[in-house]
This record gives sequence, C-alpha cells and structure tokens, in this order.
Amino acid sequence: MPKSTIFDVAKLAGVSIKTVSRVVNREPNVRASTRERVEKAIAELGYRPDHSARSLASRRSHLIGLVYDDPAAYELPSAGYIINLQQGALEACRSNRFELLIHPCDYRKKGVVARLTALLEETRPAGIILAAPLSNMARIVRAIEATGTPCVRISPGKENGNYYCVATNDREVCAEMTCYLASLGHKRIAFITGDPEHKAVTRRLSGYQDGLQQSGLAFSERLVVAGDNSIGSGEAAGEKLLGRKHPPTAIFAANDDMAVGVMRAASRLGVQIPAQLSVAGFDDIELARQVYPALTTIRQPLRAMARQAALALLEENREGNGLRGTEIVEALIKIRESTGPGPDQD
Amino acid sequence: MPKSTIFDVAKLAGVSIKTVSRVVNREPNVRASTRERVEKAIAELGYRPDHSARSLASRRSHLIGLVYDDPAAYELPSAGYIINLQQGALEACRSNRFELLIHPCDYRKKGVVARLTALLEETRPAGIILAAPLSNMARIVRAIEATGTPCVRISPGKENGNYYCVATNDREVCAEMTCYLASLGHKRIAFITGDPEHKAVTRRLSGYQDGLQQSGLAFSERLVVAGDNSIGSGEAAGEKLLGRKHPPTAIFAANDDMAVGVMRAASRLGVQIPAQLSVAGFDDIELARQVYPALTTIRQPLRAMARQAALALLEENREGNGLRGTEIVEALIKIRESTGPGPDQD
DNA sequence: GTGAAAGCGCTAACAC
DNA sequence: GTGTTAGCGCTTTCAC
Repeated sequence: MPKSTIFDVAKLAGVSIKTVSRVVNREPNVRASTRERVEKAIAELGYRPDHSARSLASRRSHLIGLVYDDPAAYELPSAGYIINLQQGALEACRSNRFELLIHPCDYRKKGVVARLTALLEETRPAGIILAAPLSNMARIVRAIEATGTPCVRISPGKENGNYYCVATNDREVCAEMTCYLASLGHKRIAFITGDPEHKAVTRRLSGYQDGLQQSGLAFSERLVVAGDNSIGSGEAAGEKLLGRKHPPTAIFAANDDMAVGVMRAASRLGVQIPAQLSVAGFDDIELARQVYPALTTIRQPLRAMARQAALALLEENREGNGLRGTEIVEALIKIRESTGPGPDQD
Repeated sequence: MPKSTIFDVAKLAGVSIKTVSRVVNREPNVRASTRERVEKAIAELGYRPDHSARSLASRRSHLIGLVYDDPAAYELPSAGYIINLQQGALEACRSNRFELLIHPCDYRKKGVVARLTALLEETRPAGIILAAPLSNMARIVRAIEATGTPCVRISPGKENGNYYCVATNDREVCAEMTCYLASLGHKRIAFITGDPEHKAVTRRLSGYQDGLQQSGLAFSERLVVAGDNSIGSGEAAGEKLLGRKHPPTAIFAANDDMAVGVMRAASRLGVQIPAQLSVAGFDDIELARQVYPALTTIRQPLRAMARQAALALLEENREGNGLRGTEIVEALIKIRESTGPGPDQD
C-alpha cells in the first residue's frame, strides 16, 4: 500500500484538504457528518499525517526532549533514576501521540551547551524536560531559554519564578522522617550531607534541622557529617560517627547509597541495626530493598514528576498560555526494617 | 537573533541555496574556496538546517528509533539493560548529529504493532534498533519491514538471513564457561534454563551442552532444571538440585537473577560457596557484584552492540546498500568469587 | 462550515 | 562546479 497523503483522503471523502486537516487536528467547525466521512476515509486508506510536514508547516514538532545528566560519567548507578524519568515522560507522550527524544549530557564537558542548542534549533521539540542536577545550572537553563523552547525543570534547587518547575516536598518530608526517628525515642540523630552540587540534597539538610526543631531536639554541628553521595563516603561517615564515645542512635543519610555505606560500617563495627542503630536514607533505590535489613527511606515520585512535566509541556503546546509556578508532587516515606526504637539512652 | 534560513546564508555567501545545501551535506562538487565562504556565512549567522524541512524534502529524518520491551511490565529490574542499549546507540548518534527516539513497547498488549507502525509512518526515522526479546517476534519484525524502515535486530534468536543483526557469541561463551567449570574439577555441572520466550536464553543451554561435550562430560537431563528468569525460580531450582543425594557441585544459571536465587538457596541450606558449590550466571547485572560472594558471570557487550547497530543504520542511511548478515560482538567471562575448585568427588 | 492559495525550509533532478 | 525549478505534505490565512 503506497503511503497515502492528505490529498488522497480529501478526494475519497469528497472534501478539501483543509477539512481533512481540521479533522485530524480536532479543530472545531466541522459538521459531524463531514467528520465521520473523513474519518472513514482515513481509516480506509490507513492515512497517517506526516510528522515532518506537520512540523515544517506549523513550526512545532510532536517531539518532547528529555535532558538529563549523562550517566556515562557516573558508571550507571543512576539507571533507575533515568528510567523512571523516561517512563513518566513516556506515559504522558503516549496518550498524546508525542514521541520522546532523549538527550543525556555531561555538564562537566565543554560543548554541552552548543550541542543542546543544536538539538533545540534543529529538531525544534515542542518542549524540554530538564532533570536535576542540570535544572539548577544557570548556563543550561539560559541556553534553552535563548532558543525559546518551552522548558519544565524537575527538582531545581531554588524555585526561580520564571520557569515552570516540578518539585517534591523534599524539605518537609525530611523533617517528617526526622520527627519519625525522634518519635521512636532517638535523641542523638545524625545527618550525612551529600554533594553540594545537587541542590536538592542540600535542602534535605534543612528538612532535618526543621524536624529536630519540631521534635524539640537541639541541633548540633557535631552530628552533621559531610559525604559525597557515594557508598564509600557513607561508610566513612558512619565509621566516624559510630567511633565516638557517645555515638548517635540514628543516622539519616541524604541518599540511599550513603545510608548503605553506614550499614556497612555498622556491620563491620558489630553495631546491630536496628537494635543499636537506626538508619534511614533517601531515594528508594533498588538496593534499598535488597540490603539486609531493608532500608527505611523516602521515595521521590520521579515518574509522576516527569509525567506531570510532560503533561504541562503538552498543554502549553496546545494552549500556549505560559509556563509558570511550581507543581509539588509529594514524596513518600517507606518505613522498612532499618529503623526502630533505639537503645535506652541517658 | 531571528532564526536564519538557507537563503540568508546563500545571500551572505553570494552563492545559490543549492551550494549551501551541498556544503551542509558534505556533498562533493564544491570548490574549496566556495565551501569556505559558505562555512563562514553559516558561522556568522548561526545557521542551523531545519530538521523537519530536511526530512520532508529528503524523505528521511535524522532520527533513530530504539525499540525495546517496556520495563513497566517488569518492575524495572531491566534498567541497566536499557540504559546500556541507550548509551551505545547515543554514542553513535552523537558523532553523527542524529538524535535518539525511545520507544519501549509492551508486546503482551494489544495494539503494540499499531503503535509501532504509527511511529514509523509518522516520524519516519532513518532506522530502528530492535532489541531482544522483541527482535525475535515475527509480528514485530514484519510490521517494521512493512513500513520499509531499515532495521537492525539485536540478539535475535535465529539468525534469519534477511536482516542485519548484531549478536553475541552466546553459545560459544556458555560452552567456554562450562569448560571453565569442568577445568576446575567439577563433574556434576547443572544448568538452569530461562524463559523460553527469550530465544537468546535458549541458546545458552546449547552452549552448556557443547561445553560438557568439549570437556568430555556426559549430558544428563537430570542436571537441567527449568526456571523463568526470576530470582525466585532460581531459588526453587537451586533447592531442588541441592536437595538431591548426589547434588551438583557447580550450577550454571542462564541469567544472573536465577544465579542469585541459587545462592540464596545455598545459603539457606548451609552450602558454602564456592567451597562446596560453584555458581555462575549470565548478564553481569549490578547485583552480581554486590552479592556475596561476588558472582562469576558473563557480560554481554550490550553497549557495544547497540553502538554497532546504530552505526550500521547510519551507514545504510548514507550509502543505502542494504543491511544483511550478522555482526558478532564478543561476550566476556567475568570470573569472580562464586566459582572455584569443587569438593573432592567420587 | 468549508475551501483555495500561499508558503514552511529544505532536497532532488536536471540544466548550464 | 554551480544554479534553477519543482516539489516534499502539511498548516495558515483569508475568502466565501
């Protein structure tokens, strides 16, 4: 079957191509009976509007770009993170007949901005979803802005008012986790911070502080140790904390990898979890369930966030009334076995 | 800067648009001095050829589609698999100014074929990379063929001569692994088969048989147990095998998840690895390194395979002399701690 | 409600 | 080597 065009459909339905176009694009001003006739012709011919022709004429494509930090640089532990983003965006695309273009980029390299600009100017996607930590980087955001491509940022550090953002209640949920630990009877709750490059991770520290305050516990700098998001750094931090004369009875790490590191340190030092030490993380990576005891953590609704981001882009594409504000998608606390009532304390 | 077109460049360089087109597309028949002038004009105006216009006129886009089994159906353990495919394809795309479209599809659902056809007919990608297990499914392959889109299949079951395929030496490497186990002194080497839906997994059994033969060991049906690729099925199979009067001293599972299941069964039954039992898997998933003792396994060079697939598509796009044959990318045996000389045997 | 005509920005075929 | 002329298949504008 040689591919049919809008002309073939028009001829078969006995209307003009403009009417076919109206039907295809669900525009108003078509009589129901006409619409039916056109739809029948479309089905009969197996007509598919050509994407390139459409984009060329309308100056907007049916493509959404997903831009995220290139995992090549990371040795792939972020696979779950990326797949969740993709799945969320795809869910939204699928129901709207859009396709998803992926564009990981390594912000550490020269030329990223140029490549990104090239993508936007050549491909002209209907919009871009920019994931953290790229969503915090001014030069990336500016480059996108310069091309005029609609953009939604996921979990940006500061909620810069000029762009539409999708974020979680990171800080609040971390406060909640801290309160939960306090409610279990813990008095010395430590926190391990992450790589300051990821702004989202920084906000988690503030949440921890909020939680202490809400629970009537004093904040102490001694209970905050710096990590760099890696398992190794968590292990080092755990050793440092557990080696003290008065070790904490609970450790809340800014991400799961570091929490797992803490568990390793505890295991090596013969500290029982959760009997002697409660451990909590953030992210709910796959490893969190596989580790023993299973890690209490917080799940970022990444998939829902990406879906929301894509939906916003699609709406903007249809209505075009500007993308502003911040949409909050709530994070979820997953209580598992690594937390419990601590040992009796002085 | 209002976006400039090929006309602007032509005017500035004092040539015709066709000459600009030649320069942009690296076509021959342009004098070096002319080319330089045009390139200067392009740089000066920041000209970018419009992707849609190009695709429309040339009837081929600068997009490559990557089609794989939808992980939604799988609860995401396949994240690493997918990311590796994507990374490989992206490596090839990047150096050729192509973009990558991802299209996971759930072959269990009705309407996949229709959606895939729609993708191909509307978007007209320059080519499709079809990953296993989809690459084995006749109705999927046929649907792609019907649209005339160039397609490369990754790890298809049977090497159907009409398409270009990229595969690994699955069977050979499984024979090698079996020989390695035999060389360690194992006489009773068991094999756990996987989901027969994945043809690649079936070939692994043949490799195991080859290996036995090469090592002068007899094949016994009793030493082959069926699994379904899941950890749970590996655990069940392991229990069954280890519960025998003469249990095997080595178990080779057709994938890592099942191998991990075997390790769990061994741990529960108090069987020491590798002192009493050697365990080997296939895939080199992340868990393989995290498990204790670390799993001996086989790594499929997925990334290299996807890169090769994309490169073939790009070449076909340029030269167009037909895609045939099979490219083999060699798999790698990773010997870790779960295998060793077995116990002395009768 | 519907249609005719004029492009969108580029490549292809062929002329020179 | 280089330019001219037609489209590619659609949307847009505006007329009816």
